[in-house]
Order: sequence, then structure tokens, then C-alpha cells
Amino acid sequence: MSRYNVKETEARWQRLWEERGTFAAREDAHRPKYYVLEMFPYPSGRIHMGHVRNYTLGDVVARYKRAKGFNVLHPMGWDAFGLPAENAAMQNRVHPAKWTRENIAAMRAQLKSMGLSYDWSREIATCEPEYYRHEQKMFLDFLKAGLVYRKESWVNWDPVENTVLANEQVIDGKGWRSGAEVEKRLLAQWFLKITEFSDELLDALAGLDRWPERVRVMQENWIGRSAGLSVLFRLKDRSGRAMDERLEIFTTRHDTLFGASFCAVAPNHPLAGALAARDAALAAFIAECNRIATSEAAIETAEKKGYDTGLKALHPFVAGRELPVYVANFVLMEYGTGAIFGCPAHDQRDLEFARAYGLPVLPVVCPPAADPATFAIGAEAYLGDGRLINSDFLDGLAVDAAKEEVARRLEATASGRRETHYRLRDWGVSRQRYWGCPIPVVHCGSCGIVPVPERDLPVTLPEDVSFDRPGNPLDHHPTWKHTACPACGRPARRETDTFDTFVESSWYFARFCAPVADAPFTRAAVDYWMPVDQYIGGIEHAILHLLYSRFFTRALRRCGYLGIDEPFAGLMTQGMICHETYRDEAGRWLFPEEVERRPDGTVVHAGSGRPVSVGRSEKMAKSRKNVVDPQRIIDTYGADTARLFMLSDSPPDRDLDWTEAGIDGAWRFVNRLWRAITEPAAPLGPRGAAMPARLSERAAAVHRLAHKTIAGVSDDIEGFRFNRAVARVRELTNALADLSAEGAAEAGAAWVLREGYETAVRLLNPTMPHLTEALWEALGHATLLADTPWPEADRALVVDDTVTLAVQVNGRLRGTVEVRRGGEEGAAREAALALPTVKAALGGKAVRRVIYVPDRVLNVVV
RNA sequence: GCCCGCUUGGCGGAACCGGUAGACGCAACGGACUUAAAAUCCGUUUCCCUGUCGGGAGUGGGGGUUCGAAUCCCCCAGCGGGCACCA
Repeated sequence: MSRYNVKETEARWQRLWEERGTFAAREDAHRPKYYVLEMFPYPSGRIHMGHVRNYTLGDVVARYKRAKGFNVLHPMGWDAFGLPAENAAMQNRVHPAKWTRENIAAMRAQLKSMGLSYDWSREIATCEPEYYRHEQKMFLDFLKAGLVYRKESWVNWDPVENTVLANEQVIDGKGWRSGAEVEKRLLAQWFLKITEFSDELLDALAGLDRWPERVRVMQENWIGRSAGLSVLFRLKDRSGRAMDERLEIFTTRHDTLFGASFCAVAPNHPLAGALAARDAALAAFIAECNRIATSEAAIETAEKKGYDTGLKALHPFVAGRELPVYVANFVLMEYGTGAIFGCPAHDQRDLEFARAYGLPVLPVVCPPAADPATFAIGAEAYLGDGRLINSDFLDGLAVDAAKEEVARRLEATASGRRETHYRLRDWGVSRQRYWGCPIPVVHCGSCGIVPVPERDLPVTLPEDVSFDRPGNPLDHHPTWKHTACPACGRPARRETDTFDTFVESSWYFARFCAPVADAPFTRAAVDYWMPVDQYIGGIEHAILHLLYSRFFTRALRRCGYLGIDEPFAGLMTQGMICHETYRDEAGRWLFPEEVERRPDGTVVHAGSGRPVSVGRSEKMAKSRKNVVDPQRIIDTYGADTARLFMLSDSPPDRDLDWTEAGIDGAWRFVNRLWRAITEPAAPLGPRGAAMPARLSERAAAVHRLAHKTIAGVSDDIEGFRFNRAVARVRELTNALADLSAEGAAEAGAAWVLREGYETAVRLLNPTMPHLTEALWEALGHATLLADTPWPEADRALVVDDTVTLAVQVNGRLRGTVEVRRGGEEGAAREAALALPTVKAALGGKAVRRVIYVPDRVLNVVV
């Protein structure tokens, strides 16, 4: 029994594709283009399962579209700047550039071994000056266009390491390495004005009809446009004197103004700062708030705390009603005006706060079913609709009408203004790190901030840096930051911050169109290839990366770089690959292969036999070591089997708990197909022969199945149901095996077997490109399968003339009948009522109603 | 805490638009071939009652809409992702 020689075959076809330049893309105005892009990887050293899934999905689309006659662009590159390179530098004393370039080489070899149909001549790495010099130019253009500004913002500061920490590096409020309590610090940083496009980014979501609904919803909520009212409250100081200053709050629930029982400002609100100057206890409270890390999750999950400033805010409608003014840790300075009024009855956070500080809870919106006289709030705020109560002139109004009335009255006295606010904040792009794209500006003592002239680009990273000291190596490099001011020539200092790595990934898709051009983009190439027709990547990028890219594309358009708004016309978000996590007794993470599951169910360290605690299944991540190296599978079974297995059992958009159960089944299928064609049990007809005049019933059924399979698989690939596509081809090959075993001598069998196997091979080509090339050759074809058009289904064979109709009695299945497709109700009804099982179920009762859905169901109601 | 998803046999999943739940595969069990094993091939496999007749239950839990619900609506639970410096 011959075995398929994986290593030899896969290497052979990879070499052939490369020699012939099969996947090199060229602009061709006469052919429809199709740009398939998968999110490029961070070069962490080895490919992981998520990459295998992502790139297999993309390759199926790319190869399929190619076969369908499209001029396909399918490039690959490296998102090469980032924090892990610096962590590696500190741990292993290896330079980030060296580490990154070696990782790229290793991962490129791995990707090549997967047989992906990339145009490798377009490969880019964002850490090379060749790439990032264009980014520096863009930044200067954005600066000119008024899309960049500088302001102070908070960072996580590790006081022991003297370093800014990423949110990921803050664990329970402490630095991950030092264990020190993290502080918040204000630093001057660069921002890109993404908020200038808030409305556009929001409104354009509706046009992204080939994006998953959930991603659009997430972006919509992230932008968070809300129409509301800004209200000015008069203030009284501690001694009861009226203050000149007023407190401006923003609310979307102005209907509940009569239920207000306090006001609160953010800890970093100017009013809080001013009061703290004369109030040591308040200063201490603000300092405490500043110990919460910068992430929204940390702020919102912290216990709600406030400090009563002693100030009173005067209710705009109720004379003499004074609301205490707090500084509260859950009010965000970044949203609205950084100040709120609290209505505990109708906001959960306000309610928790009011309960903690003994503030009144007055319901002002009464649910439709409740009695206004007795309606009271318990543990939960009431957020629904209803009629206003306890609200003077608003009583009896619906929520919307009450909002309108409040807005009208406050506008009339100039103490309120309708405003639209957004949750979206401008994009802070400064990072106090070495391994990133230098921000091309110079700080001059006399001229201030001076952009680096274009002729001096790129500003390159110095290679001679050390990671012995904490902090940014650019900052303590002996010479790099010292330069002459481009404006006055006097000694000046370079900006030592680098860009957020999301900047590189916000335009790489356009760079792929002409990656060696001297300009950032070649306009003709970008106009031809962009937008990306199908973008594929993890759902974890649903907001940040995708939103930044949408913004960046608009910013580039404004600066004349390109002519489109939306970079990604179609988006497919794959589910994450998850795995259990393991920790030893000391709490150190363990790789799955270091862990052994004993027959008694206990889990131990494979080497020492010491107990291991098993954690929940979560996204595979190097930091938690719950990763499985795909290379072993590729080495053992080959790329095709790995690809087939990855696609087989699970729909691409669904999360996946990793298990290798089933890989043997994929491997068996590969070998079965190989044998079925290279050593057929029954002879296949000659290549290219005309269809015989007569086919046996069985042969004809398989012939029809082949065409149904073509139609089904094509639909499935277009709809990203790759698992279903694989299952369909398996059904076809099962039927072919049955035909060669049981009907080989029948009329037309040999011809149908050839047609069937050729069809299976062609349909499987996007999934298993090497095996199918080899089988195509074995079937006697001299041309590459990669250059062969996708098969066409004969529509007449796809639809049968008879259908099996389900027969129900009172909605319960009692039998089936074979009827003509699209047949009349009468014939179906007669056949159905004649069924013994139906008669029994009817039990002689009178038929009250018959529901007939042609080709599907006949339901008899008694 | 907030936003977005997901939940179907022992397991991964299928079921296009509300119309025969369990395609395809994994695992398991039984059999053939073999001195034996591997490989391969054939068969069984949602659960319960029962004589492979037939019947009943069943798509995370509870309720609803409908002739009919895995699918639509409401409530709840569990799990996963994101939360602006991981990428």
C-alpha cells in the first residue's frame, strides 16, 4: 500500500510555485482585482495556532478567488516593533533588532512551509527605516493638516523601575517585575485627532455591509455618540457664599434632574485640583484615586469612593435645594465635562454611591405598570421608560418629552446647552520606549517644537543602545538625542518618544500595493488594489486596530495620499484559539507540553511529578504559556493535513478550545484520497472523454452529487463555512468509494469516477494545495492546478425533481412522503393522509387545518 | 463595572429564510483481514422504555410568540473577547 510522501511532495510544489512566480501579483486593468489580506503577525519567534488558523483561512480565499479568475493580491509582512523585543533584550541581553530579524527569518520559513500563496516579493517589516521613514513623513503631513497636537495625559509609572508601564504590565495595581505600587503620572504626549472624524467613522459603519454586525456594534458603542445637555450649576462655598465659578456637567438624562441628589467631579477635574490646594485631606484622596491604574476596567471595578468637598451646587429649578459636590473616583475626566449630577434612582453607579454615602434616592420616572404613590427603588436603579413623577412641571410627561422641556427651559436662561458628546478619545501615540518608530520632532529651547525637515528623514533608531538601565534607552543614549535645531541651528533635543505600534499597522495594507516605491504609496497601485476586498483577523482586534486604520485612511486621504475612506471592504473575524492554563506550586506558568494528565485525573508536572493547578481556558498567549506549537503537527503530518484539520471541524468565526483529537482523521483522509486516485479500486475513465450516453442509476446519482458538491462548496467558501465545505467533499469521496466498490462495472461508472475525483481534487485545492497538485498530475494533467479555473456546476443537476416532504400531525413528525418538486398541495395531502402512521396519529379526528409549505412540510392540525 | 459574542450527543460540529435535530468527522464498541500487531475495510453509536415494531424526552435553565422554535422575543446562568500603553 503506497503512502503519500508528504515532505517530498510539499517541498516540490512549493519550489515550483516559487520558480514560476505563480503568486506574484501585477496590476492588470483588464482583470477584476481581489485583495486578500490577513492581519500581519508580530514576530514573536514561532508561529502559533492563531496564525495557522488565520493564514489558512486567508489562503483558502486567495486560492479560491484566483481560480475564479480574479487578479489576486495576497501579501505578507511583519508588525515588527513592539514591547516583547525590549523584554527579550532585558532578559536575554539580545538587541531588539537582532532578536526581531531572527524571529522574522524563523517565522518566514515556517509560513513558507505551510504552502501559503503569498507574493513574497512584497514582504515588509515595519521596523526597517525603509518602512517607517514614510510614517514619519505622514506624521509631518498630519501635523501640517492640524491632525496632531500635544497635551498632557496620564501614564502608569513604576517608581522602582522608573519606567512607564503598559496596562498589561500592571497586575492588581502593581508593576509586573518590581511588584511596586503603580502611580499615575502626567506626561506631555502626542495625540492624533481621531475625534475629528467621530461622526464620519460612526456614520460610515452603515456602509460596511461586508463586516460582521457585532464588530460594527462594538465600534458604534466605542465611539459612543450621545446627544445630551450641558448644565451649569451655581455653586456655594463651604461658608455658604455664592461663588463666581459655575460647575458644568454633561448628562443624557436631564429628564431626571429633579431626582438629583449630588454632583461629582473627576479626581483630576480643575475644581478638584483647586480645592485640594487648600484641603490636605482632599489632596490625599486625589492621590489615592491616582493610584488606580489608568485602564478603564481598573477604574470602573474599583470600589466607588467619593470625597465631600463641602461645596453645594444649587438645583436649577428648585430654589433652596442644594446638592453636595463630591470628588468621585468613578467620574472620568475624559468623558463629557468631567462632572456629573447623580440621580441614584435611575443610574446604577449613582445608586451605589448614594447608598454608600447616605444620600436621598428619589424616583422621578415611574414604570408604566407601577403606582406612582408607592413606587420605590430597592437594590436596582430603574433605567426603563415611564412617566415623570416628583418633578414639578414635568410630572406626567414621558421621558423624551421631559428631556425636551428641561432643555428648553435651561436654554432659555442660558444655564443649559444641547450638546453631543462622544466616548471616543483622541489617540495618544507617544510611547516612552526604544523599539518603535522615532517621532520626527526636535525640542528647541528657543523655537519650541520643530518638525524634522523632510530632507532629514528618516530619523533612525541608534543601534548602540543598552538595556542595563531602566527607562527609555533613547533617553540615556550618550549622543543620539543631541542635535541642532532645524530652525535656529542651536543645540536642541530630539523627541525620545516613539510611536504606538498601532500606527504602523494603520497603513501597512496600502504599502503592500507598492512596497518598494520611494514614496509611501504609488498612487496608481493604491488606486488599483485598494480597498482590501477581504480582510481576515482575530476578533480581538474588533475595535482598536480596525478603528485606527479607518481613521488613518481618512487622514491620509485628507493629506492627498490616497482616494478612499474605508480600507477594508470585507471583514472576516476569526474566533480565538483557547487553551487551559497551567501553573506550578510557585505560581509559574507552564506550557501544555510540560504538563501530564494522569489516568486518575490529576495533573502534574511532566518532569518532577509535582502538582499543577489547572486554570480556565483562555486566548492562547505567550505570556500565559497556554500555547501549542503548530510546527510539530506540520512536521509530523505535513502542511496539508494541518490546514485540513484547522478548517475541518469548526466554523472560522467561532472560538475554539484547542484539541488535537481528530488530527489522525484528517491524516487518514489525505492518505485515502491519495490511494483512491493513485491506486484506484476500479478504473477511472480516460482524461477528457465525453460523457457516456447512458449512466446506471447509481452512477447518475454520484454524477449529480459531484455537481451539487461544486455548487455547495463554492457557496460555503464564499460564506466562510469552510468546515461545511470540507464535509461536503468528504461526502462526495465517500460516495465515489462506494461506487468503485459496488458499481464499478455499471454503465458510465468509470467516467463518473474520473469526473468525481477530478472534482474533489479541484475543490480541495484551496485547502490542500500540495496534495491536490500532486493528484492533478497523477490524473494526467500537465498544467498546474493553481492555474486551473474553478469547476462549474451544471445547474440542471443541482436540483432534484423529487423532494422528501415531512408530514406532521399537530407539529409532530409522523412520516415522510416523496413528492414532485414544487408539486400541488392536493397530491401531497393525499399521499400524506394515506400513511398508516399519520392515520394512527389522527385517530379518526376531524382535520381542522392543513399547513402546506411546498418542498418542506405538510402539517395536519386536528 | 461597561460593551460585544457564544452555549446542540461522550467530543468538534451540521441544520441555507421559523419547517424531518444530530450531516461530516473524532472517540468508543462489535466484526473482517493477519500467526500477531499496526495499517486498512465493514457495521453500531443522542438518551429512556421496548421484541432492531413502535413510543416518549431532548439543542445551557425558565417563560413567551407560532400549526410548528436550535432558529424569533423576555428573564436568568455559565463561558470567551474588548475596555484606549499586549499585539
